[in-house]
Formats: sequence, C-alpha cells, structure tokens
Amino acid sequence: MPDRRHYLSQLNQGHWFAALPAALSQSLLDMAQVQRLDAGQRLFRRGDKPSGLYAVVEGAVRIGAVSENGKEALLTLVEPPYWFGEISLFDGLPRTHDAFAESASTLLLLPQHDLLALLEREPQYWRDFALLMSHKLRLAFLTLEDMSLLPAAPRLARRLLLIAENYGESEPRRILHLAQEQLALMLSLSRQTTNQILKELQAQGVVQLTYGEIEILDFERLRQLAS
Amino acid sequence: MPDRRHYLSQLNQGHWFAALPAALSQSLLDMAQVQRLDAGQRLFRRGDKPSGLYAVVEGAVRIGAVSENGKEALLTLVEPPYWFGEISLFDGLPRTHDAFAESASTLLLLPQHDLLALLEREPQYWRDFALLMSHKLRLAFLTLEDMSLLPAAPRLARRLLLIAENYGESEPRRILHLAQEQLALMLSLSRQTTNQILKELQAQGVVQLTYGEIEILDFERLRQLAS
DNA sequence: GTCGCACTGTCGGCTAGCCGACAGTGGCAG
DNA sequence: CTGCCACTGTCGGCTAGCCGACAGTGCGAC
Repeated sequence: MPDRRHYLSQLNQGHWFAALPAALSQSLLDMAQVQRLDAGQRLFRRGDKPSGLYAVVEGAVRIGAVSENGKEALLTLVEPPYWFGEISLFDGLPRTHDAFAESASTLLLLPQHDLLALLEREPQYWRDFALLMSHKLRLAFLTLEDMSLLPAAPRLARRLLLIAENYGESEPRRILHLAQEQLALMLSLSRQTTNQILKELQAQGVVQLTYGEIEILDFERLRQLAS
Repeated sequence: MPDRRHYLSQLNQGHWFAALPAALSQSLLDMAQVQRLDAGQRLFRRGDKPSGLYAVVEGAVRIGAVSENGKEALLTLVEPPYWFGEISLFDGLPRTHDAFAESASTLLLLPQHDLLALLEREPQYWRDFALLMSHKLRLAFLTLEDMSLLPAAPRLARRLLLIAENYGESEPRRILHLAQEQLALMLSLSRQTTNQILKELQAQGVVQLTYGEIEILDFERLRQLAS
C-alpha cells in the first residue's frame, strides 16, 4: 500500500495542485484521509450533505446523474490526479451529482470541517480553491457551447482531446481506457452513433479501437476534425 | 439620472449582493464606476483581457458566443440585478463569452485592479465572490443535464421558470420581456420549434404571448410541464 | 477450458426537430 | 399616417441521430 509520499508525487502531476503554495499543499496532505472504494461503490449522491473535497489518486470516479425516466447523463469520468466536490465547499449546499467508483479506486478526502477550519485561519487560500471552480466553469461553458453549435462528429473529437489531457489537468495521453458507451453518455449521443463516428475515425487512421479503450494515433488530424 | 443610493436599493434586490457583509457591499459601491451602453453596443468579447466585475442595474446584457460558421449560442440574458464577469477575476484569463447590450443599459463596474487590491487587504472576501461562481456552476450543470435528458418542451418550460426568477437571484416575475428568437437561442432550438411549443402552452392557458414578451399565467402548471 | 457478461459492430425503420419560405402583425420613426 | 423593420405564426420537406434488435468478440471467474 503506497504511503503519503507516493500520493504527493501523484498529486503534483496535476496542474492545480502543483501550483499551490507549498505551505498549503503540505497542510492539505496532512489533513487528507485515504478512502478506498470498490468498483461500483457509491461515494455520494445528488442531494447529499457536503462531506469535503476529494482527489482521485487511483482508479476512476463517474460523476453524473440519472433522470426520473431512467436516462443517464455522465458529466465526466474523473481520473487521477483530479479534484472534485468543491462547489459544496463554498456554498454548503447539497451535492449536484452522483459519484460512483468506476473501478476499484483510492481517493483522498479533505473533510469539510477541517478544510473550513483551515480556511478560517488562512482566508487567502479561498482563492486557490476557487480556481478549481473557475476551471470547471470554463469547461462547462465550453461543453454547453459545443452541445448547441457542433454536430456529433466534431463534438466527439473535441471530447476525446479533452479526455486525453484530463480536461487540462495533465499532459496528454495516447490511450484512453473508456468504453464507447461512457463516451456516448458524456456527449449525449446514442451508443450506436458514437460507435459509427469512432469507426469512421479509425478508417481515417486517427484512432485505434480495441476492447474497452481508444488509442489516439494522430492528434493533429483529430484537432482538425474538432474544427 | 439616478444616484448611487438608487443603485444600492436596486442591487439589494439581488440575493447575492444583499447577503454580503455590510462593510463589503459599502466598499464595492464606493469602488464602482457607472457605465452606460447603447442598444447593441459591445461590452467585451471572447478573448478580451479581464476588466473587472459587472452588475447590470438597468437594461439587459446578452452573454453568448458565435461559432465559426456563424451560428449563435446565447448563454443567458443578464437582467438587473445580476453580476457577471467573475471567472476572469479569479484566474486572470481571457473572457469566455461576448457581451452586448441588448437594450440601452446601465452597468456598474468594479475594476479588476481595484477589486484585487481590496481582496489583497481583505482575503476573507474571496469566498463571497466565489459564491457567484458556485451559483453559476450549479446553473451550468443543471442546463447541461437538461440539454441531454429532456426533450424540447419541458426544457423550454424549465427555462421560462428560471428566467422568471432571474436564475435564482430575485423573486419571480410574471412578465418576461423576451423575443422568441432569444429564447430559442438559449435552448438551442430553432425559432420555429420554440414558437410551436409556446403556442401550445398558450392554448393550454399556461402562458400569454404578446409582441416581444411572454406572460406566465399559471406557474403551477408550468412547473408540472417542466417535469 | 468454458461459461457468462460486458463490450463492440451493424442494420433499418422512425421521428423530433431543422430549415427555407412566406404571410401576417405590432411598434416606432419621421 | 405611412412605411419600415422586427417579430410572430405556420407549412412541408428533409435528415441527423435515436432506438430496438441481434450477431460477434474479448476477458475474467471458476
């Protein structure tokens, strides 16, 4: 089982955490509780009371919501080293989404109470946490805009690029472990349409599809297709 | 021409401003610059450098973006007493959207530099400004979810309710000054589809349509239709 | 090895919503 | 009062993407 030091280097891969003042990142690490989840286990649910701020250090967490008539919207798949749950930190209101472990996962939890106590002592750190929100707000606006302006294919291309760079948090990867169904849910496309577009991309040599994963072969062309 | 005191009472109609500590709202008012815009005039454009935080006190501001192929997405129509422009305050990055005066408008501007200086002196206020972001992030997530899960009619109904209560900032109004085309752009529907749904709502006695405005007759039924 | 399940691949019919077109109609400027 | 422009109302054809169905395939559990 990896120790705290291992988590530190892991977290420092993420742009947000790496840019924090050293005193703050140290405090956070001291305060963090390690939490393990089995595949499929629920972390929290829409409407739950705030519990704190989470970081994924291992595995992946699905953030989404299910409508009354059973349809599911997947907001994002959170992979290391990504932080989430900050909205409720600021406003104290209930969770906006459901969070499930996609696979067996390890999280760090900064408990709401301890974190608020720290911020009480050092209020200048509020801004650092707010940066998490500004980042997500930019992403959300971008997604909204894509949804209304772009047809399916370029939307999918853009999303692949975003996922590859973990939504701006890390350096791009070539291989995405991601079922086509999940991708479809994020784009609000049907699984069939998603598959069709992916096959087309594969035919053009832009991606390579294998079981449960997508490999990006040609970032340049993918960027073009994302117009 | 109304004076500062008039603006104060206007701003206090908004939930966010009204909940600020008195010392802060006084500082903001002292710092604010009044800015007038003619109908159609541009306030800022996507990619512009941060200029500060704005409040609409009179008129209305369109916040949106235009895609390469000319299609427009209207994010929201900002009406008094609503604050906007806070993302760039936190991260210092360029504007995410274009902002145009929909009609002749009066804004208050808290200049970026002065506001940052205040926050340097009183860092505990960062959280108050972050509340603006948390509010918008919740709205953005809600909108994203509606877009992918709901068909046109309930989506329109929900949006009408949101607009009526100025996205949670004020008490609900019955009359919305809003062309159908604008509403269509916000929902990413065509003008024709929007018109069709509105006519249906009118036939059911839920709304009353007149030139350039929509009157909500039956909030209860509208809420039902928003499922 | 083999069973079962999760995931991929593909087809065809269906429909919600788009889009162009055009005829009203309200409001405002001169 | 008149003319113009922005906005509303409506029709019909079109198509992107949905949806059910089903066959094929990789992988992990036992």
